[in-house]
Amino acid sequence: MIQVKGRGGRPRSEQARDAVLHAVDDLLVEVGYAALTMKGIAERAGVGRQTVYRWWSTKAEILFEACVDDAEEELAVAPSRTPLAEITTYLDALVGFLAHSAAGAGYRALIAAAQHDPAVKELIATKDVLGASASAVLRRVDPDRPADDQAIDRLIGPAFFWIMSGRDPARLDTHELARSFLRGLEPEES
Amino acid sequence: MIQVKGRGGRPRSEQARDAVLHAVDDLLVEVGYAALTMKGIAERAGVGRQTVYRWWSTKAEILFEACVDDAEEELAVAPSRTPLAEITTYLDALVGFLAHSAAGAGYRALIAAAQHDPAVKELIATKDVLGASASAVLRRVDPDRPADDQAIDRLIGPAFFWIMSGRDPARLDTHELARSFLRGLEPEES
Amino acid sequence: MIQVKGRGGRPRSEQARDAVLHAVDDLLVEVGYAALTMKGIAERAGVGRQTVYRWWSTKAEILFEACVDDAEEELAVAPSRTPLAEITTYLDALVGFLAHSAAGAGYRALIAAAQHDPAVKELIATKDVLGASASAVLRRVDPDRPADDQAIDRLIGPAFFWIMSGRDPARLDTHELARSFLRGLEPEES
Amino acid sequence: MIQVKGRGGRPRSEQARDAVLHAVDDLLVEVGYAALTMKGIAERAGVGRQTVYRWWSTKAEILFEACVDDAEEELAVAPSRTPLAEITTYLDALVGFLAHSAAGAGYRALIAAAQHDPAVKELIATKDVLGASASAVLRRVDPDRPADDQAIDRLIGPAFFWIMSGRDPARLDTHELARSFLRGLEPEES
DNA sequence: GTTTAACCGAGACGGTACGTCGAGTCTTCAA
DNA sequence: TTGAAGACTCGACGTACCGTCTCGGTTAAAC
Repeated sequence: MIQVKGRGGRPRSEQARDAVLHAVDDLLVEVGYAALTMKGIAERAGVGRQTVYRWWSTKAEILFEACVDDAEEELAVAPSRTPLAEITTYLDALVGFLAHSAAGAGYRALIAAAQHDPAVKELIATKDVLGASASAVLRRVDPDRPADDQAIDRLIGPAFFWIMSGRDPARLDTHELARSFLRGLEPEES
Repeated sequence: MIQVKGRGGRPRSEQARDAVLHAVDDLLVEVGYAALTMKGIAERAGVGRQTVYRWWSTKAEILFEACVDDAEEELAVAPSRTPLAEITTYLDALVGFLAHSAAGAGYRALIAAAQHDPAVKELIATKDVLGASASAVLRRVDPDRPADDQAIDRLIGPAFFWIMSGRDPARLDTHELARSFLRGLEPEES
Repeated sequence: MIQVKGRGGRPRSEQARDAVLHAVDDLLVEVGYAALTMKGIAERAGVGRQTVYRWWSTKAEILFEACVDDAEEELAVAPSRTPLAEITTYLDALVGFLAHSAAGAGYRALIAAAQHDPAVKELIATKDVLGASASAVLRRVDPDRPADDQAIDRLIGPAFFWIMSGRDPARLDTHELARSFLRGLEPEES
Repeated sequence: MIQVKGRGGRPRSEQARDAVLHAVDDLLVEVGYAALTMKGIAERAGVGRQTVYRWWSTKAEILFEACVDDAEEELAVAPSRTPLAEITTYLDALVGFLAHSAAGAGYRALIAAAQHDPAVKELIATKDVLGASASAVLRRVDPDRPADDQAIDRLIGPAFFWIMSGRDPARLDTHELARSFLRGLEPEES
């Protein structure tokens, strides 16, 4: 039992919650993050404005809740036979997520908002969306290597920068990226 | 002479232009990008609101004009003796720019805005701020290698992702990053 | 017995009823009619919101029930020896009621609400609070004269207008008002 | 010249001012004072909400400005030959104003609002709408008699109370009211 | 003594007006 | 023509209260 506070009171409407989350998803692709407003979300969800504010403080919070779960799912790739295939497959999934997925658009919007909003920065720090999936892939590639933030960073960084700076995702050679990454992973020449 | 239109007329006030650009710089660090308003800029610059709109359409345009020149300057590093030192020095400059410089904050804000504003996306596409400096460094490291967008991307990407995702710049090991990058640059093993 | 519907069921709580009526009385003098809300009344009375709505539709109804009985009581003056004293005493009571009594404030608020709310207009028409007391006084002054709405009106009107238009009740000369009223009551000169 | 403040700046739009005042007039009769909202006024007037708030703080202020001038005009009656006719004519005008005129509805709404809003009380104290016209009539009836607030009160009060308490204006015998008033005006019997 | 149902409290629900603020436009004055 | 000033329409902000609803508990009358 989690819901303990108080005794009486009407319980939270799961229907309203879902309506809001879906409204955010829809509106993000339709009008973009800048034009995403609490008012608009409430109206689209067919929900009172107060109801939205009761459960979320900002549009960033709603977006976070709406797209984080989707994100992890989209980034979970099936194991491959070789490390190169493994990394390439992951990078393809990453590029697809960042460039084409609705959840990816939400993630990019959140990263963007975090640049000038400390609250969003804290929010996205609570869940390392990209890092978790990358970490899983790296563990499969080299089970002996310890968890390494910076290796994850070298894996994700180039694709992330490519997409964020607005370049065509189709022009990114993930195979070449994967090869370079794996070579960079090799131990120092003795 | 560009200003030819009409016959007479008061010429554009360079003083007002500088006041606006400096106001944007100051306000960005003081209140952040989100709280940056055209009204606020005009008032801080001691300039009429219309005067701002006459020369720039959005706050992004002003910011672009205000910080791009500074950016290139801050990222121009002196040549080093070894490739590893060259790359490490550049990465340190890059991290310093992105994480601590006013111009870097402006650049991050622009990248952020570009995620949901096609106009800003076009705007920042007109000048490859980071790419230009990185390209110069790469040319010094290996003059024979042709210009390679993706190499630039692998050089900048990890640091960019590290900073953009809000992690502590001091915890980033640029030396290790430089080594991995150079190893990734080596030709395929025969 | 009125409560017949259904078969069993818990009877209405008189305690809750009194708590609401007293809460309205208190809140009226504390925050004024405009700031009087159903929610505030319920909270002040320590009663559920639904409980209030179950028995009264509007704050006007509660106020009516809360202050009408008090009103009649406050306006019932003891008989005097002369008509002039009778009328003057009554007018003093009337001014005191309208200007200084909590019930009077409630009455004024109801009259005010009636100006733009037909429901309140009907409500206050069900009980002629001022008229009843004035009628009693007039009967004592001249038992032969038949009931006369307009005489009551001439008796109450001036004091009513004085208070309602916001003038200082202390500056109203009720003695002079009484004399004028009695002279106006005299039969036409032959 | 009144408009001196500052030097530049776009001047106030008289068109917007008139649109607001007319919108208030219209809405008052259409939806009543309670349902009169700043938002509704702005929309009806085809004017920005900010523009309304720039010039008036409350709906009461707008209403005051919108109907006071009309009020004085409607209450200015032509001189009659006898005092009785003079008073009767005035009372008829007064009843017509209070009961049937749009401006009168506005006046009643303001008086009502003043009962629970000190700001409105101060507002309506700045201009004695009814008193001014009544005073003019009384001067014509008896030029020697000095200005007498209480006489004005006895003249207006009964009609005011009759209308405010919601009784049928057609059932009010203004002729009888006028006779009683004039009798009450006579000097004390020696 | 068990139903049985209306009671009470709490609080979330969909609405809507509030007054403020920033947007971008327009219109004046003075230099 | 340029600048500064400031009013214009528009619309989102977050808050408050509206009246309704839906819960968990309680309590007194009817069987």
